[in-house]
Order: sequence, then C-alpha cells, then structure tokens
Amino acid sequence: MKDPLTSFPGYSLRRAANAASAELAQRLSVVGLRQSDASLLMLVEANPGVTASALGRRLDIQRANMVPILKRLEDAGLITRAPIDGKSQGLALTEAGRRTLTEAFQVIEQFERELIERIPAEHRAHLLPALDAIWR
Amino acid sequence: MKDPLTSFPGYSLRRAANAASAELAQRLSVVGLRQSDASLLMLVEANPGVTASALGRRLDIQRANMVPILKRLEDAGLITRAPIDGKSQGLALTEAGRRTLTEAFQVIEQFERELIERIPAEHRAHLLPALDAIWR
DNA sequence: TCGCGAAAGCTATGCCGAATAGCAATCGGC
DNA sequence: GCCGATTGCTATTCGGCATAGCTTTCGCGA
Repeated sequence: MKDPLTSFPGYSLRRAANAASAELAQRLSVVGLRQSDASLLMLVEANPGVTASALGRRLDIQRANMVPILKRLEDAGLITRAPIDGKSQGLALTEAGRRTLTEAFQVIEQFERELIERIPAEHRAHLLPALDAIWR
Repeated sequence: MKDPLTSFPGYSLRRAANAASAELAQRLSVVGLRQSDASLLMLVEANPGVTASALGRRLDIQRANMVPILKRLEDAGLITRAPIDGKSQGLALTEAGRRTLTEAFQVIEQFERELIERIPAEHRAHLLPALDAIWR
C-alpha cells in the first residue's frame, strides 16, 4: 500500500510521540501516575515552594487544567499546598511523594534509555537538539 | 526555575509533537480539515478503492474510530464509498475531495518546510530517521 | 494611600484523539 | 458446508487540552 505520509517529518513526529507516550503511560501506570503527574512531581521536587501557576507556565499547562492534576496528587497524599499569601500557595512533596517520585524516576530513566537505544547510533545525538529547536 | 525535564528526549518529543500538531491543526482548519482527515485523504488518493479497515491498519486508527472520520468526510462530499462485496467497501476521492486535498497538501508542505527550517542545519537530516526508528 | 489592573486559583464546559466492549453480517479456507 | 476471521458499526469512556468566566488578592503608580 502506497504511503505518501512517511516522508513528512511532522507525521513521523506525531506517530513517534504517540508511540512513546503510550508506552510510557503504561509503564507509569504501575506506580499509579500519569505522565503529567510525574513531570509535575519532578518540578516540585526541584523547586520546593513553587506555585501552581509558575508550574503551569513552565509545563504549558493552563491554570484551569492544573486544578484536577493538583487535586489528584494532593488526594493521593503526594504533595502539600501551603499558603504563601492570600492568593498564592506553595507546593511541596510529602514523604510519600518523594518515595513515589523515586519509583517513577527509575521507570522513566529506564524508558528513556530504551528509547535512545532504538535510534541508530549515528542519529542519537541529534535527536534532542532537533526536537528542542522545534518547540522552544 | 530548575527544570530536570529538559534532558529527557521523551519529554522533548512530546512537547515538540504537541507544538507542531497544534500549529498544523490550526493551519488545516482554514481548509476545513483535521489532521486525521488530511492524512486519510492522502492515503485514499494514493490507493483508490482501499477499504476502511486497511486504512485503519496503516494509520493505526481503530475500526471504531474510523467511522466518524469517514462519515464526516463523506458528509462533506470529499469521499465516496462503493461496496466491494457484501462486507467491504472501497473508498475513493470525489472531485471536491481532490480539490480540497490539493489545498491541504500545499498547507502541509509549507508547514513541513517551516518545521525543517527551525532545526539547525547539522541536525536536520537526522530527525526523520531517528523518529522513524522510534515508532516503526 | 487608595484604586485599579494584573495575577492566582477555581468552576464549568466542550472538543479531539484514542481505547474498549460488543454486535450483526459476510467472507473464505479447511 | 461450517466455523473462525474479518468488516463495519454502536455506545461509551478516558485523558489531554482549550475557552469563558468568576472571586479574591496582590502590588504598583498616581
């Protein structure tokens, strides 16, 4: 079957991201996290006391869409919210949050390793800079 | 703000795909198509008489999810379905479908050109093979 | 200092892609 | 000729993402 799509980088980009995303989502589900959860936990760990909207800006997640994510993480006992002033609140990991993040981190690093290994050696080093040039 | 995410190719892959996808979707909307519509039209043009399930297999779209896409394209007068036998039907572009696809093709090619141009020259040639290695 | 625009957090809602489960009709190889 | 595989479909759900609008609070400039 003829397939004119395969010559479009944009199409391959979408397909590759979907494939990788599905794979990672499945692996992360065994520690009870979604991808957005994991990325958010990482940023909170690296920046204790950060606010929800600062996180949203960095991750390009709208404030409105942060709400259910944070609620889920708080309900799961992984993060705490402490008022900074009347309108902002600082986020931090709980002990359970740190433990869960450690597990998630191992899953993710393993995943990333395998992802890289699938790429022929001569192309490997170019992937990250090329991708970053697209969205940054 | 510290950001441990930026060193993960998987994360950049997701972000780059999202950014590109949003951009293309917006451009395609001016010709009244979604990305899935456009990719499907291209495959139908290259393979007249192809069946819905064969298309789905190639595009990794489940049979169930093909239904609304095909219905939309048929309602818009872009494709026709002709029974092959009692259970299969062959798809083909209408005249309007060919015209619309031509417009879409120009949009897509322009988009792909700009996408490539954003990547530093020394990385360009490596992107497509690297991406293909991930999902194929 | 006080007034007002900006920012923070939130609700409600909808769209799109994708997945699952299940069904009826048909095809095709043994 | 029979039975498993295939096709097309309905119905439903979920996750990611977007928009519109609300209330409260902050903080800067007149």
